[in-house]
This record gives sequence, C-alpha cells and structure tokens, in this order.
Amino acid sequence: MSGYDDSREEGEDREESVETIHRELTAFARRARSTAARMHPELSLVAFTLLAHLADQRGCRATDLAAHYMLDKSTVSRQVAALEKLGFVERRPDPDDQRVQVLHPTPSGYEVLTTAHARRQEVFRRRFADWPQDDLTRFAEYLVRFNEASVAYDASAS
Amino acid sequence: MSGYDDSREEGEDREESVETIHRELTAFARRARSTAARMHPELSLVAFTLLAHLADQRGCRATDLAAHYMLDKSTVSRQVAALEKLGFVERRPDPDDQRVQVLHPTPSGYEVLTTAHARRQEVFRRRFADWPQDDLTRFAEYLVRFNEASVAYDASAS
DNA sequence: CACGTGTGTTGTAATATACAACCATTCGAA
DNA sequence: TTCGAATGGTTGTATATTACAACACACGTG
Repeated sequence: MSGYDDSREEGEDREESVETIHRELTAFARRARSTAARMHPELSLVAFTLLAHLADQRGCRATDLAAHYMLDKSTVSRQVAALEKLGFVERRPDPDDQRVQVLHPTPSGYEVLTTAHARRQEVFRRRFADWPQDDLTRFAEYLVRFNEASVAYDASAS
Repeated sequence: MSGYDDSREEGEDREESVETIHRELTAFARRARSTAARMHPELSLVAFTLLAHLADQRGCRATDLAAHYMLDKSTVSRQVAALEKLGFVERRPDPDDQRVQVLHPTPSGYEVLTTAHARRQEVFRRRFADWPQDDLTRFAEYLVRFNEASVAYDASAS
C-alpha cells in the first residue's frame, strides 16, 4: 500500500476501484427490496419512501412526490390510495386550490416511520459496530459526494 | 473535524453517520434501475446481472443464479429464456448430470457485457474524475466491508 | 365565458415476481 | 436393483408495480 508499484499504471488502480464500487453498489441495490421488507414488512419500499417524504416535508402534494421520485402520477395516486386505506396517510384539502390534496402522514403513519427508523438504527448500529467513527464519517461523506455527482449527471443526461 | 466536540455524545455522531449512510444508499438504490437502463438499454437490471454472473463464473447453473440472487427458480428460468431468445446466453448439457443445463454467455452476450463495462467505466471515470485515488480505494473498501457484513447479517436473519 | 393548463383518478397493458404443480433425472437405501 | 425422495428446470396462475392514455374537475387568463 505504501509507495508505488510501478508494474501497474495509476489508471489500473482507478479502474479496479471503480469496478469494485460499481459492483458493490449494485449488490446493495439488489438487496434493497428484501432489506426494506424486513425493516417495515407492512409497506413496500416505494410506499415507505413516499410516506417518509411526506413526513420529511411536513406534507406535500401527490404531484410533488411524482416529480421528486420520477414516478408517474398514476403510480403515486395508487400508492397513496393504498397508504390511505392502511390508515397511514390522510388527504387534506388545500384552501387555496380545490384541485390539490395535501398529503400528510397520520399519527399511525408517523408511528410506522418511527418504528422503522428505530429498527434500522439498531440493525445498522450492529452492522457498523466494529467500525471506527472516522471510517463511518468518511463513508457517509463519500456516499454523499458520489450521489451529488450522480444527481448532477442524471440531470444533464436526461 | 479535529479534536472532540464535547457538546455531542460519541453516539450522536455515529447515529448521524449511520442515518446518512442509509439515506444515501437508499437514494442510490432508487436510481439504480434507471441508471442501469441507460447503461445497457437492451437488458433489464436483473437480466444484465445474471448475464454478468455467468461471465464471472465462466458458466453456471440456473439454480446457482437463483440461490445467489435470492430469486425463485421460475424467475430465473424466464429471465434465462429471454436472454437465450436475445442470443446472449446458450445452454450446454452437463455431461455428468442430464438434469443440468450449464449456462454460458454467447459471444454476443460477452459483447454486450464488454460494451456495458466500457460505458460504465467511462461514466464512473468522469463521475470520479476529481476523486483522489486514496479516496476511491477507501470508498471501494468500505462498500466491500459493508456488504460483507450485510450478507452475513442476511444469512443469520433468514 | 371559453379555452388551455394543472391535479388527480381510473382503464388498460406490460413486466416482474413468487408459489405451486409438474416432468425428468439422479441418488440413496431397503 | 428397484422405488421413493431429492434436485433441476418449466409452465400455469396470481399478484404487484409501473407507465401511458383518457378522463373529470378546478384554476386562470384572454
């Protein structure tokens, strides 16, 4: 690790790292759904994400959800309908615009989020138990940096 | 960054890092499909992953794919059928066991992988252009470590 | 007012997936 | 050696997720 192995080009190291990063991120993405299912069995990953966004934003419109997650409005409509049926979301009229429904998590919806958050923290806490804080901090920082670059790229590509 | 801010518990830093890591990984997973679609428009993420695994393993059985990716054998069967129809996979009999089909990428399948690999390298290369090699190496290492822990956890949980 | 735009729902179709039933082959034990 | 259990794979069926299109209703501006 120290010094420079001149039997390798610098670019080979980069390529190998990039390859590993891609492989591991993809592996994670593949597991995301089943992981999510364990974390909050009552909700699909999408439904959960939408609900979490509502909590994050202190309520928002279906259109906003669709735009933010690049989903069709019909998809959001049905997901929200399901969430409402489960009692996790309520629709409030927008006094300024009768077309709009402002979506909010219900108390029961907040409870689901809180429970999932606790469970997630617990699982991740165990999983990261032997990681020094420095590594955790750096890992988080790398991910943020990577995603910022990706979002910028996605925006320019579409 | 230097020193220790004693207005915060050590655990708060950890929790915040863990939260960030989870959020960013989830954000990545959400984008994975559309990213994959850009990288290899002719194949779904699953189909591509299976094909890549075949190349990785120099051929393997459908059952191995199912086990490795936690998919039902019927799902794999149909995905493989689609890949075969596209001419990216061929089935070879196993001389030792007539039940088994050993799956291999065809030349055309390898070509798809090579092209996708090149495109991916290019995109990631640009995305990581301003990352020092040290950070790349560490990022890759973190992801590997994280996924190893996750796989171990998944195994123990199921 | 009328028309174009924005918000949301419903009909329809495509796709992905799991589960179950099934067939062919293999393996092991009586 | 023969039969039953296990293994590898396919197909039928059901469900879920998603997008696109058509629609209904509300808003705002000419």
